[in-house]
Amino acid sequence: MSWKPGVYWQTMRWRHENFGIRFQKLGSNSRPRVRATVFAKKEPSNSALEEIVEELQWRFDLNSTGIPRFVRRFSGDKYLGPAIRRRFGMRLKSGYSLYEYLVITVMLQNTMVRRSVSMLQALFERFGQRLVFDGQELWAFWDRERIHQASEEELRSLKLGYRAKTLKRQADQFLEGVIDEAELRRIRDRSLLAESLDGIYGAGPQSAWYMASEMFHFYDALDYVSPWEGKIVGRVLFGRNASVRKIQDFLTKRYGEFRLLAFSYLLIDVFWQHRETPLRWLSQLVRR
DNA sequence: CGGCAGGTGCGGA
DNA sequence: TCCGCACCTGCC
Repeated sequence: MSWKPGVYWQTMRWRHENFGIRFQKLGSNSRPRVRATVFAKKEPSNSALEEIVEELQWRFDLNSTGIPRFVRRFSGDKYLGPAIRRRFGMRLKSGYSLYEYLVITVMLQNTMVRRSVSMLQALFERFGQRLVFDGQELWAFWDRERIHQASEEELRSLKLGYRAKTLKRQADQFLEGVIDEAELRRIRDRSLLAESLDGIYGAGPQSAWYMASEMFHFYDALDYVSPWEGKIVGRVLFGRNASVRKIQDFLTKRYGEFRLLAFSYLLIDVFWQHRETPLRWLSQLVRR
């Protein structure tokens, strides 16, 4: 994906075909609108187009009332107000499918950003496709079948290490129907969902809870907080280190059904502030 | 060099 | 249920 203020691009692999997607910000904060443009090699049918739009609406959570209610209720809040104003309309999302999200997740595990990037790059060069559209050049994902057919040895030659096995097992689980994204979307109980996601080979508690919020839009999925995130949010809320438990209790009491969203807004907002003007305390907590 | 990395699976207590 | 350990690879 790529991005500049007011515009966002990404690729989309949908039913074995590649598409380019552009989102543009329209309207105002009181009447926000997004325009989506779909780029394709040959003109898609109306029904295909409808499917793609519907899928994007789900992925970016554009139809639910969750974010608007959150924004309305807490824009005057002492802790969240500034974050909500600075990141107006921001949502937790994954522009990619569950399968694609898992690929990224596995490449991020137990290593540093630099290596994750090089592993993903190698995978895209071997299995993906470079799409040129709207002045952008972006990689599109591959179909799970490609990984199923590849040998573990071939994947290891891309320097994935033990992740090669995970990648293959996940592709197989999708093909066997053990992992079914549509079915998972129908689960309305967040603990049940997290349990199912945790059952995916290569996904543990950390990934499961990330997915519950980013992919499935559970804005109360604050059951698991990693230590490094806890340190940062503790600092933002209380000006000092606080236990994960204390942070969870505080956010639950204050923000209820939106506790995870509150947590994420605070965390993401501080990272963007840091990007604009580096914060020394955050640099000390963050690795590269 | 050896330890370690925004994690997870596995085996054993 | 809760620990401790191994895991590919490349960086520090």
